[in-house]
Amino acid sequence: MRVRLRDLAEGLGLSVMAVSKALRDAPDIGAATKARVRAEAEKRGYWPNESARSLRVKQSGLIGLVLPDLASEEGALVSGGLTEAAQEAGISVLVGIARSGKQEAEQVRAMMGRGAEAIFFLPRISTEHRSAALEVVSRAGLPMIFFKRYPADVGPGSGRVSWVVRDMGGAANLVLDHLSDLGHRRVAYFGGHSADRSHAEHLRGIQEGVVARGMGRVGGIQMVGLQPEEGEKEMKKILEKKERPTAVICGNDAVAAGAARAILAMGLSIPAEMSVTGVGDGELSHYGPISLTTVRFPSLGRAGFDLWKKVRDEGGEMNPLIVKGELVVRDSTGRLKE
Amino acid sequence: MRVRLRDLAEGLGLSVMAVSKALRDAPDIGAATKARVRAEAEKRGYWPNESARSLRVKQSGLIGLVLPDLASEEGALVSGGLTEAAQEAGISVLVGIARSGKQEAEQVRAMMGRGAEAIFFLPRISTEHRSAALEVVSRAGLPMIFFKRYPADVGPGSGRVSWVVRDMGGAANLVLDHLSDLGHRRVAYFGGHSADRSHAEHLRGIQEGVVARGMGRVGGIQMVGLQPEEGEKEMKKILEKKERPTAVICGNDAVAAGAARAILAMGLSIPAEMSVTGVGDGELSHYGPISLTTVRFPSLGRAGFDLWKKVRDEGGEMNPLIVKGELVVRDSTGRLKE
DNA sequence: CTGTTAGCGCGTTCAA
DNA sequence: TTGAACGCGCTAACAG
Repeated sequence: MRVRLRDLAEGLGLSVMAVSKALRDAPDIGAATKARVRAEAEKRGYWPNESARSLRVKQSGLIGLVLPDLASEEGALVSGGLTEAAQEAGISVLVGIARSGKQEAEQVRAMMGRGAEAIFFLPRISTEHRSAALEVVSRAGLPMIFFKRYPADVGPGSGRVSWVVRDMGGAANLVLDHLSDLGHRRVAYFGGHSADRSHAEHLRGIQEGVVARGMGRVGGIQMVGLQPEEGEKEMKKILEKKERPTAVICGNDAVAAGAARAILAMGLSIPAEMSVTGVGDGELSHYGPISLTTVRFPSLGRAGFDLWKKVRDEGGEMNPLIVKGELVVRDSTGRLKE
Repeated sequence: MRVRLRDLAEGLGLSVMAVSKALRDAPDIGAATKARVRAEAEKRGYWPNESARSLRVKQSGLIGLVLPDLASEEGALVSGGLTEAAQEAGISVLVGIARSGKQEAEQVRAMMGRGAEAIFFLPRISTEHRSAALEVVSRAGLPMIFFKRYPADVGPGSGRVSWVVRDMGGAANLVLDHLSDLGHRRVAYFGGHSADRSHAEHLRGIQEGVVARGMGRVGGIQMVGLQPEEGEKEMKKILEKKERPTAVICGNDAVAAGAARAILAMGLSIPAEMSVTGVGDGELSHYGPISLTTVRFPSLGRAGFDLWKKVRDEGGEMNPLIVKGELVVRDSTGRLKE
């Protein structure tokens, strides 16, 4: 069924080697021969067997991506950019979904078995201090790039281990500057679980930023899932209290959408009576309950791929990357109505 | 760096074959030997080279998934379920993103090169009558499973080509029954482009269903992208007309979210003055401008994988699958205020 | 129960 | 400019 180099060679009365070289455009094959070989390959529908090839050249042109969920916006933030960047470089991507440390290790092992040259990893949110996947990969000496979060047991400058995270401290400042300019003084904070370093960083940025700007106290709540439902629930609680904030800063768009829904359901108007901000610039920030002021980040996936590709081609070490975001102002923030 | 069977064998004073068999739990190796081999493999961090293995056994345990976009909800509908189902069966998934017919063919070729045993394909919306990807794959005799849409040039019962689509005609009836029960008579329709068969089917279901139920005329608009922006724009136009519908049936949740935003922005209330329905049950249907009545479908990805797996293991032909949806009633539909 | 032989499809090396 | 021998890591088939 499948045509091999040998089949082409026999059909053409050439050696396997000549055909192989012709197809790879080697310098030591005549133009006429090359043309003949090409035509035959095209005609018979030949395509090379990459398993055999990578067995020989010890490069698979394959990378692995492990994430907790493909359907989530978080996963999309990484997978789309990574896959596109890889394709452009002629590299194929294996995906694996892992919802536990055990599955993470299993997926990574399967990918290594298939010859993955690097593992890209968006870990699930977890309070575990060591990652079985990391252990498996680093033991094999493969490069590993973490997205968004990374476990406690990666040393700084491990060389073959790196990460691409968002500058959430910077995001906090962008939002605080904006709200402060609009005259807000009392803000509430709905953030992610502190086991996620980037959210811990976000919280720190908010706390320090609020103090630095002489804004009022912050009521802070840390959520594990960062789902809209949680934002909605917590917002309701806050709205029942007598002293309300004038703005709610959220750790992602989903929570912001949930909070916005609760505010609107209460009959309050946004932003005249309450401002809301998110992080992410995803679909929910455009078409949620209200068009959200948020912080947009470029694709982490592409950045991570470039990081690795450069080192693969040119050598050197992979330096961790902290990607900066930019403020996107939409309808959910404004000056308080007098 | 990487440990081979041979390294284990030398370390243990066994033959390569004995080690290979032991690790595969072959019946003709002693329990004691197996234990020794396992321990050594574990200790030295052995994992098999799948390239070499698949070269030999002529099965790669690899499938390919090509889709227009990983970030979209549509892609997620397929990729998550497919990947999870594959993993459970010990099969790895290659993903490729393709935004043109040329890229589709390229991706498919790359996957075949890596030994993909089947190609799963979510085609982009296109009016082309033939698919280069389909041609490449069927020429190679590989199984190909289309999701949601399939090109005009797949013959019925091609055996090695199949598809998993949503029963959009049924979805139309579910929604119409619901709206009809609520007393709606004048409905508008915002659907997908008719080049997408499932949306053509949806439109047909709506048109016939409206007639069958003695409901009023339908103002229908077909959109290519089915993006929220389009729903919002079209809804605004409709709201400017003197004779308004009392309900808007949308081809997906995104358009419904856009339409809902336009309605609310106009100061109308949902559902007291206008009902809206979507299809999809995605994030936007929960946390869009309003919680949407929609039609939920089970994961097409998983269904498609099972379709292929059964045939791979047991032989036979792959029959196309039409997956039924179920109505999910939320806050966007109701009786008209008198 | 364990080992030997052979070869999957390709590319590196070196000779013609 | 072309080709022959060899081996990548693994396993099917067969001996011992």
